[in-house]
This record gives sequence, structure tokens and C-alpha cells, in this order.
Amino acid sequence: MNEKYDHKEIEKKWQEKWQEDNLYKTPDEVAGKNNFYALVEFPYPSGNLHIGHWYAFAVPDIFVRAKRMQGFNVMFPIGFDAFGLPAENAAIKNKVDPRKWTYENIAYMEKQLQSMGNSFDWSRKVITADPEYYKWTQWLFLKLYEKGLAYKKKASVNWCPSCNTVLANEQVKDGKCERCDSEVIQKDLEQWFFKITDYAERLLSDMENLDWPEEIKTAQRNWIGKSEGTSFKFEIRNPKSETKEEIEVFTTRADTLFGVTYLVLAPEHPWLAQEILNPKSEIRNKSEIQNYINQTKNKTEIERTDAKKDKTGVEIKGIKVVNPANGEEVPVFVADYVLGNYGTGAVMAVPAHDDRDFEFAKKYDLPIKNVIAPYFCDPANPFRPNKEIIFRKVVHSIIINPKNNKVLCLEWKNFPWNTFVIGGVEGEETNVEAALREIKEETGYKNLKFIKNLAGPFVNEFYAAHKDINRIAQVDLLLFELENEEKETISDEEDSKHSLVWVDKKELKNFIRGIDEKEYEIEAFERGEEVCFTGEGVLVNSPGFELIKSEEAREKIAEKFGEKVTKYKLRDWLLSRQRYWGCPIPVVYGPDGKAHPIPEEHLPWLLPEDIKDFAPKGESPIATSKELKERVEKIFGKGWTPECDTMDTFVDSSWYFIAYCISANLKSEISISKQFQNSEIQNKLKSWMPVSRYSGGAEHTNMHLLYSRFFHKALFDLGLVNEVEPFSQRMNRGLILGPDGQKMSKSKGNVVDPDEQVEKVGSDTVKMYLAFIGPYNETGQYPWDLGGVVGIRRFLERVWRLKSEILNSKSETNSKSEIQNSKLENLLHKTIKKVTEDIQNYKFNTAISAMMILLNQLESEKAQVGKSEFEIFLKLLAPFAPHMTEEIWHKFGHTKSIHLEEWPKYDESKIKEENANIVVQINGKIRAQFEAPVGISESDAKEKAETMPEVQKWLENKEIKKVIFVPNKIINFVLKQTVGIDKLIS
RNA sequence: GCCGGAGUGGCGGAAUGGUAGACGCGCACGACUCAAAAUCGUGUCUCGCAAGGGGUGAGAGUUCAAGUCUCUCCUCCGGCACCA
Repeated sequence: MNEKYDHKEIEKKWQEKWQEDNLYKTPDEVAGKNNFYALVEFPYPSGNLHIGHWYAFAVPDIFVRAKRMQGFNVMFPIGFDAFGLPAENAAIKNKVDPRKWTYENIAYMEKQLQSMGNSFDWSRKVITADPEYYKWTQWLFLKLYEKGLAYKKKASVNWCPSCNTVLANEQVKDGKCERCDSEVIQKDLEQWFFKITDYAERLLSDMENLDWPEEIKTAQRNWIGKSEGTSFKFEIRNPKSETKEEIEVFTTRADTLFGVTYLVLAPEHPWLAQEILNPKSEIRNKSEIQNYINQTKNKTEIERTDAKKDKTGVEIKGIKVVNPANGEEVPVFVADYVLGNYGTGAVMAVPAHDDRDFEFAKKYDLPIKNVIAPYFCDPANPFRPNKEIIFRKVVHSIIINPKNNKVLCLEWKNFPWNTFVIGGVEGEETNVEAALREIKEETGYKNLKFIKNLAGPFVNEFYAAHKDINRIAQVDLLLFELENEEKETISDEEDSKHSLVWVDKKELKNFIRGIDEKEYEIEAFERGEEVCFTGEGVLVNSPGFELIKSEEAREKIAEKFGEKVTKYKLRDWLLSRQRYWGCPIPVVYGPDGKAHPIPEEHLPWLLPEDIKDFAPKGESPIATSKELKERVEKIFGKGWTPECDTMDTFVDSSWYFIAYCISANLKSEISISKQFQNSEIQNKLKSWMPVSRYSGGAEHTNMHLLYSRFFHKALFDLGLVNEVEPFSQRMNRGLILGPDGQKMSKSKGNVVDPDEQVEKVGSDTVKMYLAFIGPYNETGQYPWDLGGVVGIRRFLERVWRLKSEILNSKSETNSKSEIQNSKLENLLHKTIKKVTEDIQNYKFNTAISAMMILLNQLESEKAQVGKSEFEIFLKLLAPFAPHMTEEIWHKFGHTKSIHLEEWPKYDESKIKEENANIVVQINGKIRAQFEAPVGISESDAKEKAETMPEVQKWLENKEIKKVIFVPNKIINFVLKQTVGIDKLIS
């Protein structure tokens, strides 16, 4: 008799039973079991579970269940990241209390989550908007404040005019608000910050030992943006001032110091602000500068930071600064291409070797001084020791005949090279003079027009065999045009050396040979203009450092004229938000305006509830609360005022994984300080932290992970936690797209509703389909494919049917547990191994495929399948289809849950095959194959292969050059090629 | 521009340097059926009647053997981006 696989009934039944039995409640310690902390990012209570939530929670549940069966005490908690903007926006739009909106959503989503049948430990649930939770957030804030890690300062901040609030740098995308897409502007405000920059180095170095995907580590490294460089001080030449003033610049290219032709200050540079106010200042164009600064302030972030826009700036007239390397005076500019909040807010401009400076210098016609020369060194002719080193300045001339666009080149008679016209610079000659002289001597042409410098200088080092010397040549590449073909006769000596060849422009690449730098030169010629060389090379025009390589010169110049320093792109974490629905910053202001922490006994410092209008008007709606004002005055006295800003929700989520470990303590009446003093909390944290495996979305690669790591390190320094890093393993998951391959969105109408799918095919199918769609530990994008869902459902139905058949037919032969078919047994053990390993590696797709293969085999040989074999299969399937397997398990007469069973073990000896399929290759091509006992020797395999007719026909009349034998896999005959070709032709 | 990641059938995707396309979807044919659905079976990279040949974004290279390793290039996705 075949009963229907009624997923609705089965799933409901077991969900209720599991809850009733508290099956997944996780004690802190279980004797004989190791703890495992499996964490998934907690959801924001948006009001509806979408398919992404399923992907985030249901799929890792497979891993969690398997881990439990494998004997671990696994904590798999869940909660809600409940503060944040959408609640407030809903409040403004629909005139509902954000609290009510949020908690109703939570209640609804909890029900939806239950339908997932996940093995969450609900008893550890946390909600960040609960006073019992944010009391702890506030306490932790105060701890950081005590340590000097939370501070307030006036800062130019990213302001979203639509959300009416401050945004962290991380929340600005392309100069626009991440949430509402409005253009972000800059605004000066007093704001709270966390000093995450103090931890930059540790955030970087502690990552080394973490078992995280390399791409996440790299992303964090980029975000932290460490760069090692040098700071130089440029003295301000201010004849009337008695005090010595300096401007400090930061550079990673100390080797270019001699190429500085001006200095640039960011509009925010503090010296500038101060100097403009200084009546004695030498600056002659103060109002022009002030205008420029004001303009910058009015720019949006997107206008300011668009690298493609034209660079603008204003010279600060009346002052110069002195290059510490050579005492040269250079002008100073203010320009907004220099950022105020990185480095020192001032840069030394080296237009010859920095693209941005180059662009600016071109626009404002500032001098460009080459100090780094590209460096070529012919590996075929390296310097020879003990030979004289001769340095020469050289010019290479490209002479073009405008009539036919051909280039004059030399073909050398006694040397294997073809060149442009080349020659050394003598005495006091200029490059052009030297070139013209050489051209006349070598070619006879005397009427040439100098067009321009194409490139240079660059440096070439080689051993010149014809002169038996080591030669260093510093080369400039010049362009000339032939005015007419008038010629002088050239000396016999010159004539005997080389012949003149006019080469077509396009042929230059093929004609010029024997010089390393030819590609560089031809490229420069084709480009037709000098460009900025930002690479490394050797120094020129840098007295005392001539011809030293960039890398070495950086060290030497830094040591002599500056100081080595390290800078980070990472900026302090701005946490103030001018919003209602967040954790109140637990601070009050005294009559003098100074900030005071709220003493612990007043925590939680509650969000006021007497707010009527949540629409922000430049300050937090909390500022309108009467209740809060009265509360402050009552506790602290007249004249005291509350802090009205709330915290960035990233603060709430920076410690929620700790909250899960100690969720019972959150409710305690005992003060937090006291709780931390007794060992209870420490012990719980020791049981669970660090998180064993954390899975989440790629969108949190930077901010959330970095903030949490910072928070954890700060708490570690405070002695509150025992670990430096919170997450020992992290895996990012991919994204589920709509059936059309597009991101799901209501406007596109391609949203897949998980509730609907669960209703139709059941939670087990939906979950398993999501696991089957692709590897879980890669950040791919997978379209939801209804056909694919059907495939999984079919698979489960087949399991269901097979169960019935086994139940019916095996009822009398229950005792039979030995598999009689060794092939089946072999497959069973292989599958156990494969599924076990794949689950561990989050490769659920191939684990499922292995189970499908096993099921196919079980079905085709069902007469031989005993109950116990089928039960092993069921256990493998249990984490994937928890409801259905539980149902079958009980139908098989068990009374305990399948999820409390032990994970099947495989026997390595049973995986071993008796026979191997040996592939016979001729020259790497497969020609035949045969079955042979495992371990067959090379000689036996060779003998066997050679007797096969389909092999013999290839070996006929051929000489075997070599035989490659891969045990149990391949025997490859390598034949003499020539014979093979003859055969092919005939 | 820089830094990551990835390019394999009609589709999602498999392949410790060793039989490319497992598994699933789709499709085709067949069985069952009055019929359909469901189910089951067979086939399904491509050219070729076959023997064979070609095939993992393109091109070179290493190797007895390359989807896999090396180099050059192209495309897509993600992140960062005037960071000196």
C-alpha cells in the first residue's frame, strides 16, 4: 500500500513535537561532547521572510544537524537585529509606533521561521531593541568611553538630506546614500566616534591566522588600507615671521622628492584655516582661497571625489615652501583633489611621476621635473665584474620625413642590431645640439627641425662587448622632422659602420632590434607625447642619489630628509545617528555643555516613548521628548540636557554573538559589572567563543565583520572577553536570483515567496533545493529554477516510495541486516564518506548528488536492500530533509528522534574496489579500456593492453618510445611520432 | 584605474594534472493508460553511415597527459577608487 507523502501534515507534526521536546535547546556544556558554535547573521525584522532568509538559515541547518549527529554540542541561535531606519520610515509613513511595527514583524517572522523546521535554539533568542539587550550595548559603550575609545568631536560628516541623518563613510555609495540614493552632502556636526583606527594594525595582523576565505581577508586589508611611506617637512618661507613653520606631507614615493615642483594642501588643512584668520599672514589672496574652500564645502561627495572631473585649485600667493632635499623654493596650492582626512592633508606634488599631479601641473602650467628614469637592463648582456663602468648621456633621435612618413634608421654592418640615430652628448652641449651634430655626422642630413622630447630620460645598463666596458647610458628620445633632403658627404669611417634605411612607421617594431628599450621608445613615438611615468626606475636629477634604484633610494632619502611613517585609509567609526529608533547613547550634558556618562544604575537608559512625530528635522526626533528632558533634570539636576542621538545599528550587531552565549544573563537583575566580576559569564564565553563557523552574506564582508572584530578586541583589552578574534571561521554565501536570472524585486515581479513554495512542496524540498543549487561556500548567483525544485521533490518522493516497499517486503526478513551485494555495500560506504566530507565543506550540492546516486542503486537493487542499509541512507539524509526522515524513522519503529542518532561511519576497507578500470591510451588518446584487479602491475597491464585488438591496430609497425603507467587508472603508450605521421599520410 | 573571483552542454552545475560534462532540470523516443497526468525505461556535447575527428572564453607554453599549471589577451561579476 502506498500512502501519500503529505509534507504539510508531516512537517507540522514534527515541528510541534521537536519544540515540545526541546530537542534543540543547547546546554553550555555536555559531558563527553565538544562545543561547536554555528552562527548565522541575524535577520532584520522587515516583516516578511524572503527566499534569501531561507538560503541564509535553512541551508546551514544541514551542517548544524550533521554536526550534532557527529557528536558535537552545537549551539545554533537566532535573534533579531531590530533597531534601524525602516521601522522609523514605516512609522512616519503609516503613523504607527516603530516599536509596535518592529515587534509585530518579529512575531510574524518567528512563525515563518518555525515553518523552516530549523534546529534553532530559540531559548537563546535576542532582540537588539529590547531594553534588556540595549542596556548591555550601552554598558559596553560606556566601557569603551572609559578607555578613551569613544569620543566626541566636531567633524565634517556625510549628511543625507533626505534621511536627515549622518551616514558612516561605509554607508555612502558613490556619493549617494546607501538607503535612499539621495546625494550626500558634507556638514559640520558634533558627533560620537569609536577609535577603530587605534586597532588598524591589529585588525590587519590578527587576520593572518583566521580560517577565512582569502577574498574576505583581502577585502578587509584593502579597507584598512595600510601604506608605508615617509613624511617630509617643508619649511614655510615667510620672511616676516620669526617663528619657523612647517607643512608636513606624506608620500609613499620618497624617491621622487627631488622632483617636487609644488605643494598641495587640502581645503580642510588646519594650517590654512588658521593662516586665513591670521592678520599678519603673508597670504595675498585670502579671499580667493576662502572662496575656494567654501566652494569645496558646498560640493557633494560625488562631485568632490569623482576622479574623472577636472582638477581645480588656487595658488596660495605670497608664500613658498622649501624642499628639504635641495633647498628649492616651490609654490603652494590649495586643491580639493587632496583629501583632508588622509595622511597629513597635504601632499608634495611630483607631476613627472604622479598622474594626478601631472594633470594638475598641465592645467596650471607648472614645471614638470623628471627624477625617475625607467631602467632597462639587458639580461643577455649583464654587467661584468671587474670591468670599467662608463656613464654617458645619450640622445636617440627619431627623424621623420613628413613627405612619406618614414623614419630614418641605421642598419649596422659589424653589429647585429638596427637602431635609430644615436649619439653621445659632449661637454656643455644641449641634447638637441648633440643630436643635430650626430645626425649630420652619421647621416649627412643637415636641415632638421626639432619637434619635441618624446621620452626621457631613461637608463640602460649593459656590457658593451665591442668596447669591453660596462656601459650606463642615460637616454633622451627626441623627435625631428626632416626639412629637406640636402646632405653633406659623410666620412668614410661613418659610412663603413652602417647604412641608412628609411623605415615605414608601421615597420619600426620589426626593424629596430638589439635594444631593450625599443618597445618603450616605439610606444612613446606612437603616442607622440610625453606622459607621466609612475613606475619604478633609477634616480636622475637627484644629486647624491643618481642612478640609485627607486626602492633603495626611498630608504636613503627617507632616512636623510624625512621620517618613515605608516598610514591607514581606515577612519574612525562614526556612530551617532540623528534618529529615534536606535540604542540611545548613554550620555548627558552638564550645564557647561560637557558630556558625562550615565552611571550604570540608570541603565538601561530608555528610549523615550512620548514622541509623536518621527520625521527627522535635522536633529533626532528624541529632542522633542518632554519625558527625557524631565528624566535628565530629575536625575542630574537643572541645566542638564540629554544626548538625543542614537547609535548606528552596527553597534548592536557588533556583540550579538556574545549575547547569545549569555542570553540568560541579559535578563538578570544583577548589575552588569557585578555579573562580569563573577566567573559565570567568563565560563559561558569560554564554552562558546570564538564562533566556530559564521556564515553570512558577502555584503557584510567589510563593515560588520570589521566592526565586530574591533569591538571584540576592545572588549578583550578591557578584560571582558577571552579571545582576540570573535570568528574563527567565516564563509560567505551566494545570492538567489529570480527565475529570470535577475535580482528579485517587487517591481520586476520575479519574487519567489518561500511561504508559497513551502505550502506547495514542503520545507524539506525547498531547503534541499537551495542546497542543491550550487556550492554554498562560494559567492555565486543562482537563479531559482522551478524545474530544479521538482527534481528534488521527485527525489524525496522516491525515498518515500522505497520506504514503503522496504517496509512491506522486509517485514518478515527484518533480521537480515547484512548486505549481500558487495557492490552496493561499497557504494554505501563511499556515499557516507562523500556526504560527510561535503557537508563539512559546505558542498551540499555534491552531497545531494551522491545520495541521489545511492538512491538510484538502492532502487534498482531493492530486493537486496535490508532495513538497516536503508536506515543508514536515512541518517545521511536526515540533516537535509529533517521532517520526512523523522517520519520514516518512526514508521520503522523507532521512538527516539533520528536527529539524536549517531552519524553513520564508513569503513575505509569497504570503499576499496576489487577491480579497476584501466584506460589504454596511445599518445594520450583513449583507445581502449579493460577491467583488471586493483593493484595490477605495470608489466601485466602492458601485456594485457597489447593483446587487445583495438590497441594492436594502433601499435602495428610502431616503435614504443615510452610507457606511462598510472596504477589502477591509465596505461599510456607513447609512440615515435614520425611513424605515426607516415601512417596518417598513407 | 586598482584589488579580488569567475568563464565548462539548452539550463544549475560535476571533475586529487590522468576516461570532460557526474547529479539534477529540460528535451526526444518508448512502456503503462481509452486518454492524460504521475511513474518507469532508453537516449541526449558536437561533426561523421562508420572508422575516427573536434570540443571546457581566445592564443601561446610546460607535460606522455591540461578544464586544472605558466604567460598574454578578452568578457562577466563583486569590492575599492583623486588614499599621495
